[in-house]
Amino acid sequence: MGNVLGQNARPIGDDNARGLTANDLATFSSLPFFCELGEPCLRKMTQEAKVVRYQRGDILFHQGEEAKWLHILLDGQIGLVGSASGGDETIVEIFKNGEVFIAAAVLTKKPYLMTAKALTTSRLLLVPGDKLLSELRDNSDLSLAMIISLAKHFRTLVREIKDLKLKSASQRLALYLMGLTPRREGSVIMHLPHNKNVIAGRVGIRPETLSRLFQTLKQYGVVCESQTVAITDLGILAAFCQEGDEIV
Amino acid sequence: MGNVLGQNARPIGDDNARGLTANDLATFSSLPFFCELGEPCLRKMTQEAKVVRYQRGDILFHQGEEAKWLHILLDGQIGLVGSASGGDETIVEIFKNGEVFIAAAVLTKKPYLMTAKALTTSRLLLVPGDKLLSELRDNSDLSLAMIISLAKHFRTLVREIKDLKLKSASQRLALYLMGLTPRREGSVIMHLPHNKNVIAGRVGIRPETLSRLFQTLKQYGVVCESQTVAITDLGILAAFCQEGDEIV
DNA sequence: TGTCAAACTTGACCTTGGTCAAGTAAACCC
DNA sequence: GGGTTTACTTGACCAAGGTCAAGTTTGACA
Repeated sequence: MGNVLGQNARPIGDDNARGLTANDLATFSSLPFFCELGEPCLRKMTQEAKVVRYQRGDILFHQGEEAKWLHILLDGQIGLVGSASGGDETIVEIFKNGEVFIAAAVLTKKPYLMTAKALTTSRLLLVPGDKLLSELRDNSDLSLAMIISLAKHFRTLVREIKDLKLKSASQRLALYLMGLTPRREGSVIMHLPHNKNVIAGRVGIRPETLSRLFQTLKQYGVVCESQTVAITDLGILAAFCQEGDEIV
Repeated sequence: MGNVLGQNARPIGDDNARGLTANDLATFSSLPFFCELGEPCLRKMTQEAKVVRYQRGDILFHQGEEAKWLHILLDGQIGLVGSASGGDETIVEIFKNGEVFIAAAVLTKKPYLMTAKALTTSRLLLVPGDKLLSELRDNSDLSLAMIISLAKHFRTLVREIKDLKLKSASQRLALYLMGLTPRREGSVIMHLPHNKNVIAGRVGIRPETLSRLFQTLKQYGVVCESQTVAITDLGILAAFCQEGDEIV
């Protein structure tokens, strides 16, 4: 019965929401998703948008609530947590700066399938869902950007499903570690961006198992000391977790 | 080391491909995805499309190949199979009549993440990927239909990930069975649409485990005799597998 | 109708990862 | 600096599901 959410859910009031500063607008319009779009489109989208802040542990929204806002993460880390009725929880995805999320819920006007939780202090831009939908109708550039973005994201979920069904917990942990660096050979020392409860949730195991798996991975050159991981040979680890099985 | 694919992969030549008959065109234009679109759009999409047939066991394409055709299943059953280097395989999705698949690979112009296999004799319509992309640029109705379709499909994958991480194998089997009927109460007798190796792959377990789980599910009123399943009380089964956990 | 192959089941055993409980280490806070 | 909380680790045990091997049943086909 892992509890990833914690208790300190503080729903924010509108006093937390503010109009966009020039700085926010600059950040926003330079994001991968939006940087290709024209000025008028950006202006319309941000017209009724708001910036909100959350503290670590805050809940942005709960599974089952109606999806009204497209979320754009300006700063921080957000985890999407799936919960079962027994109280069990798992982290389905973790987002970082510049990522757009829960588009699918907004587009289908369906309830959120997951609860969003701030893993660190975070700043988000919220764009009203109906604004997005009407803009999609008018702007084919935006539509195409949305299609490509959804399709890419879709493929990461397919990879996730394959990993869950075909790989062992230690292989998934290794994949998580490989995901922290773009490098694929030689050695590397990294700071873990999440605490170990979060990592366990992301990988789909219990924290106790995570501890033990880090012991196991020592034989593949992985050394973990508190928040720091050293990998002596990325090639060896890649071979162990069979990254790139999609090309088999 | 389950082998879901089997050996009899018979790549089809172009002799299997034919132009569309009037009948095919009618079928095609009545599909949920396309029925809202205008006549000119349909004509352009089908201009260079072709109809292909496969026998049970045939491979449509392999994981890793470049995605060139949007696949529309006119008739039959297709399974998307993910493989790992050890030879392990799992069925990520199963499609039936009228469903459109591997759009994400076509849209991103990336290699297929899965191998497609005909689970029964099947007929498909293949639309060239570049035709689809150019049509998306021109036609905002098509774009919107694609966005909604991708978003819906996206949400089924999210549910799948949640189920894999939060539910037991027997709950997933129960969910699979519940997925075979729209009914949610009373009793029902159904014909299993797939053989048990396929079901095991879909649920993410071994065939041996499937046999045993059917024994387990007897206590929830599930009786399986060869290809037929009887469920005495769908409500009980739904409670067991906690369908609708997304609303927790 | 007999034969062969494929599909499915069953049993014995093993491995992976979960559970529960206790303990240590680090962070936070007056 | 002492006390509390939170994060993490370790150990002993357990259960779910996988593996291997041996059946049985089914179905296709000669």
